[in-house]
Amino acid sequence: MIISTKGKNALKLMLDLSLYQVEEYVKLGDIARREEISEKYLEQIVSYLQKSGKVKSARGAHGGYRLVKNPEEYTVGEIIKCLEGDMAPTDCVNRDDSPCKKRDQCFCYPLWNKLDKAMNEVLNHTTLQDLIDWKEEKEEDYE
Amino acid sequence: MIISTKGKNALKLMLDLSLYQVEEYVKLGDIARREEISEKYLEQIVSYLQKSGKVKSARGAHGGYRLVKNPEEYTVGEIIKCLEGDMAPTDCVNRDDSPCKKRDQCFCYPLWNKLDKAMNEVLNHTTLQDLIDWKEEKEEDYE
DNA sequence: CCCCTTTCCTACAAAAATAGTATGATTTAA
DNA sequence: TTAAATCATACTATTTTTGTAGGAAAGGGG
Repeated sequence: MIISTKGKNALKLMLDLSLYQVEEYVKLGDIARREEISEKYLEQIVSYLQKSGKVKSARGAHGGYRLVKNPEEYTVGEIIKCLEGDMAPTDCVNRDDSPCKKRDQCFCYPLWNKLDKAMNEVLNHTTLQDLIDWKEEKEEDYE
Repeated sequence: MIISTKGKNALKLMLDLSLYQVEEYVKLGDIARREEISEKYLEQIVSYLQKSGKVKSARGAHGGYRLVKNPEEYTVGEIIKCLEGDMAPTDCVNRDDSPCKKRDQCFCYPLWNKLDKAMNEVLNHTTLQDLIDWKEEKEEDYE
């Protein structure tokens, strides 16, 4: 399992906001109940999303969280990486600033690079809206 | 970093065998020195590879390890997964025997499935020989 | 038969990452 | 003023990772 609960819960949280925000802010307690995640744990997770500007909040009574953009404008990659770090196969990938000194002699580096690209091809080209659409398409199949 | 040192070292070990085995068995001590890995740690790693039949051993003086097949017959996926487990994005993927009960209601499952397929597309279609060939091609570029 | 080399086996342990809990301060609407 | 909510930080238990340690077993050469 390469995606931890933090990443998975962040994605669930963003999906929940996509589905349940209409006009008003959504309380964390409601998300916690619907998604069956500890509210205290969600507080920790949402703070990362907030600090990177992916959600905005309102404090006090009737407060909660909202998406800043539309669901089709968030990639699942940016959400998961916000919690998981850069998700590179190894620490020698994605280091254009300070590349590994043995990189050019390394038999494995091209592999890690390909793997990284393959993962990002999925993560950076799938949006929250895609996840919602895929589910709807599947439900149509049953009708 | 989703590939641990165990997986990386297993791959280095198999690559080292590919490059240095001619007729005789290769000692772990030599591999440890060339690849700069603790010999004791390598012992642990090679035992997994041996138990799954990827290498064969000879004990005693002049003993060591050899590949069972040719380098082009090993995928990097089977080597890494031998040490890392199945490398699925989440534990709900690759459970055809006992699938998650919420799978059909899950917004995320299709994503994890796509990610898994994308990773395996690379891991299961790259062989040890490919890694060696890629390096040689790169070296030709400098000539 | 004895010694040296090498694999084989298993237990232990330090360090880091993961998955949360706990406590309470702060802000806001009613 | 009070209740509802976010915000901040510290703590902790568990698991995973990354090895180390010690010795048993096997085989080759003298």
